[in-house]
Amino acid sequence: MATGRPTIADVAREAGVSPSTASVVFSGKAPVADATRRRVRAASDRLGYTGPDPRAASLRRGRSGVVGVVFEERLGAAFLDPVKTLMMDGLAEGVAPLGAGLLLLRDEVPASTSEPAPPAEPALSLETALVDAVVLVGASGRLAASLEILRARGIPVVVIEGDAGAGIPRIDLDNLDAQRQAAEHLRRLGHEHVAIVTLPWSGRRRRGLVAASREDDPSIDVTRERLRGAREVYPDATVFETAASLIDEGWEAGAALLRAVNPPTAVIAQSDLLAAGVIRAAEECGLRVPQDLSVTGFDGIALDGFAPYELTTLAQPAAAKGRAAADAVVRMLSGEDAASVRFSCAFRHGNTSGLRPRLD
Amino acid sequence: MATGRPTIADVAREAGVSPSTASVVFSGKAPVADATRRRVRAASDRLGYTGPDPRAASLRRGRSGVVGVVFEERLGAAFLDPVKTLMMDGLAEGVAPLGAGLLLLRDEVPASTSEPAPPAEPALSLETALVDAVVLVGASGRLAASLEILRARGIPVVVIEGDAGAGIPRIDLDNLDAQRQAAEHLRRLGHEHVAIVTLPWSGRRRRGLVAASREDDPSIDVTRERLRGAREVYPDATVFETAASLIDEGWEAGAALLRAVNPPTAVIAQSDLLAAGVIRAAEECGLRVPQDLSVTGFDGIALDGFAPYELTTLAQPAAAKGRAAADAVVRMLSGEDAASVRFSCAFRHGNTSGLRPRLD
DNA sequence: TCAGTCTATCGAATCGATTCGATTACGCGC
DNA sequence: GCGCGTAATCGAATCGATTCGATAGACTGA
Repeated sequence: MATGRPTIADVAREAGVSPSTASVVFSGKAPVADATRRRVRAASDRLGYTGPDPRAASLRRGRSGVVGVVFEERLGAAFLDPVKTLMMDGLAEGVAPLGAGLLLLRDEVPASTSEPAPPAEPALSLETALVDAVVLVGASGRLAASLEILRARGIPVVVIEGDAGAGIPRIDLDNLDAQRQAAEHLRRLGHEHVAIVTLPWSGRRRRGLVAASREDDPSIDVTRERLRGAREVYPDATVFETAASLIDEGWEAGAALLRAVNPPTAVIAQSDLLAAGVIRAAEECGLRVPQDLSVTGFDGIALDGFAPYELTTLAQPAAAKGRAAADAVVRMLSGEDAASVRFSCAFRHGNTSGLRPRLD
Repeated sequence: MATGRPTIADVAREAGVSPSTASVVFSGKAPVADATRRRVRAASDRLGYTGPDPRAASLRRGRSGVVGVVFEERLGAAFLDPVKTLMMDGLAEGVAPLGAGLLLLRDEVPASTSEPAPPAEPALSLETALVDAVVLVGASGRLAASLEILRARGIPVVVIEGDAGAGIPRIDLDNLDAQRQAAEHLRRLGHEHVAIVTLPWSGRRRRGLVAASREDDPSIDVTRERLRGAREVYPDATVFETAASLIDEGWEAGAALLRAVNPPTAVIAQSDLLAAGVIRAAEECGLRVPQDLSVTGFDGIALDGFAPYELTTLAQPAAAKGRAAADAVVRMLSGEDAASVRFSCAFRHGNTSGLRPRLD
């Protein structure tokens, strides 16, 4: 063939063997005589053959060695979250034995009617992506639609932090119990007036106090469960919703809560980043932590640049979650069915929570 | 066919058209009569056909719609770096018009001889990954080897922050000039005794003062260029090497430098995170920034939780770098050749640098 | 009305490797 | 010397879609 790269057939011809034998030399799926192996190797060197074309191989094999990871946010936003980052790490490690790579996908909202024809190229999405399995992360709004697409395509799915319905393995945390533990910890320390700083309630992110009259629950699972856990101990706590898990958001929340007429003596933050922000805000108000204000976080991440504080928090096994998801994927791909896994958070008593300050 | 999912041939038969016509209905590459389109659509609905199998399509097309992104570190470590995160964002956006996804790859060190046979499955690596193009990020040690593999496979490559040799588009910054600007800024403010806190010098990360006698240059490009830029103004500055771009690392460096017998009046940090750490260390030593100590950073990222400081820094267009890499990929895939791009950093005067304190 | 466009559709070749059942060759025991 | 088991190799079918040149109608204008 005049054009293009050599194919395995070229190599086979050059080596004087059949294509099947040449193929076997590369895949190692059957015994090959040493001499033959060497002949094929030599031929492929001579021709500059760099191994089987993954496209063709994956067509024939029916496997591509790629696991899709779907985020509901912009990729950049997803990686701002240390928990997700750790989880990705676990995921990457977990799929390694499978020889798979991770394909980052964003859960696009389908093109609106205003734009009829997408670009020239068909967009790579859940519908078309070349993946053996998919992990949905922090799924919420579009979850159902995504699942439907994947179910139709017959692609195995694992969901992290979200309810996917029966038959789909999910990996999550004992969010409610864990958060209740933190609240009970504060109650034991004597705190009565406690505020809760929550993660976003829904995709439509906003910031501010949640009116006591508001009866609806957060539509994001994590937020809802942690809120419930805290409310089991402090049903009447003031609740402040943030727009993202960021130190700055925690700062805003802290500033608002601590400047109120009757500031809380303790704050339950739904993430470590939020807690860090609350603590910074407290410092700026002249409050000492934990003497004047107790703060609990959630996640147990390594907070860069936060010494000497060590958050009282709930350490979640973020990397293990990723690993578990990967394991589930591996199992599903080998035909077994995978069970859901619920991880527990470990309560960690740091130096940001203490006895309720004496009332003056 | 008794088994498996329906193919486009099944759909065509069901609709009473030829496979080619059915294919065209899905790809839209040729005009199709409305009635025919509807017939095919109906047939595929009836059969539960979910669109062309990406494996087969990519074999025939010779394109997979996947762009590989190679990091030299663990994935988790890579995403700890806000600059890389932003860059990924730009990259993701930039390849979108191409309809491509990003496949995360780690630049593995080849298996040592100790472990002869990898797992049953062949590992997905640069050698075998199904990608149309690859972006190498922050490449260093294994760069040459990776390039060789990709060159042999005939896969287009773009390198971000690293020298790939002739013919390979690279995306980088005017690191040297930019860092010199910061140094000149400090010189104008009257600073004479300045310390430099650098990023890691090589893959083998260590932390500590760099002996004045040490003559070798950092092997990591970014570190080397920024160091040179600073030294053009302050050839004799004390140099402290860190093990990673982290606030805590900056803190270590700051603590060491500021407790020395003759502490500097200004610190040039090679990243914003390092600068933030230095500032925290200064605070703990009872120094005010910028009255007692000036600190400059590099990157211009939004430092979460760092108010009220605004770093004096060099803002680099991180997302634009990613976009540029993506554009280069797009161009190369359409046969044109892509030029290298060098971005400029914008000097930003924040509130962390000021006049040299009066000597007492 | 007929040559001369367009359009929509069809057939058949092709992308490159894998796989499995069949075949050859060889060594060995009886 | 014959049959048989084993190991290595071969052939041919297959994976599922895409593409390009050919063709059959339908339509236009002279």
